[in-house]
Amino acid sequence: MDEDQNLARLLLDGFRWFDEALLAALNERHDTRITSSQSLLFADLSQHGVRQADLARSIGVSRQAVYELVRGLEQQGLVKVTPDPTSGRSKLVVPTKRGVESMQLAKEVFVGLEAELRSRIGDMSVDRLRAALAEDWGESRRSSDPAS
Amino acid sequence: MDEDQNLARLLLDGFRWFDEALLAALNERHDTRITSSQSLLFADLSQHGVRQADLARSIGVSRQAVYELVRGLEQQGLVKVTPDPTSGRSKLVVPTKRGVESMQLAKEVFVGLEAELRSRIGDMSVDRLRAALAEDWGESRRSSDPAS
DNA sequence: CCAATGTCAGCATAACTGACATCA
DNA sequence: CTGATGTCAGTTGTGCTGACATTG
Repeated sequence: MDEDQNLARLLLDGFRWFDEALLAALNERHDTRITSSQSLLFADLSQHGVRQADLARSIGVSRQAVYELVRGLEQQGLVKVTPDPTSGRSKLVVPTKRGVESMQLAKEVFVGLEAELRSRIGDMSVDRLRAALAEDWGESRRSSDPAS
Repeated sequence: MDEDQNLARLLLDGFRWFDEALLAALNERHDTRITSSQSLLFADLSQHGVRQADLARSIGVSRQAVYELVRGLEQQGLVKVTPDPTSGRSKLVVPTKRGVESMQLAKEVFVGLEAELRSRIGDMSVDRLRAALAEDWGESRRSSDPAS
């Protein structure tokens, strides 16, 4: 269709295709109020617990931003924050039973969406899409981010 | 790299790869303060002028959101808003001379980035990436409704 | 002392809904 | 009258920097 569109726009549209459906399914079928940013966090949770600072690095935002996102998930009873037994200054973000259910649902939705996409544009296109995205693109131009 | 990542996350990372470099180049080399959202708008401008409502539909946000984005671009002297001669209730968003320069720079940056990506992951991968994204994915909603 | 972590306050940005006057 | 458009007000979400106490 839009062959003259720039790649950035195409990539964003692709992301939205997944994101909108995921949030709709999650919030309708599991009666939550997860936002787009929270769902990003969600994908990196583990039943063993993850530190907020690690989550921040993993999704590429500040510790302070993660703090807010976690707070929102906690208020919905999807995660709980517990002290890290191995380090007094850290805390672990652990999904609750309800949180694990949401994570499971999210996984199912992703599988379903990818299957739907395969039926639309073909197995080969999806495989190639994933392959290209999974490669190492390197840094796009940045002068080594001064983050952290 | 992350082959077990879900497609949504991969697509988002790909978008960010382009977006961060574009904004950096634009704002450093043309001394502007364009934000990520504004740059999206930017891609759909035309020297002939475009209605705000059309821009809203084209980038997928509300008219009110576009109104704010345009306002920001106007304050930077990158666009001007003029009455639509063919319709009294509409206005046209037209890039200024300086705006056209930015648009040109943005285009060059995109070309450069895509070329850089080609040198990293190969021509074939980029072609396939673009091909898969340019296809018609259809609507993502309605993933096997659970009865309801 | 130094570095990492979580927390809080303040600020900027983005996008939404609702409402409304104007005009085709 | 109906519907599209731009505008304004209010609200929510997101993420940033700066600052700070706690802890390793």
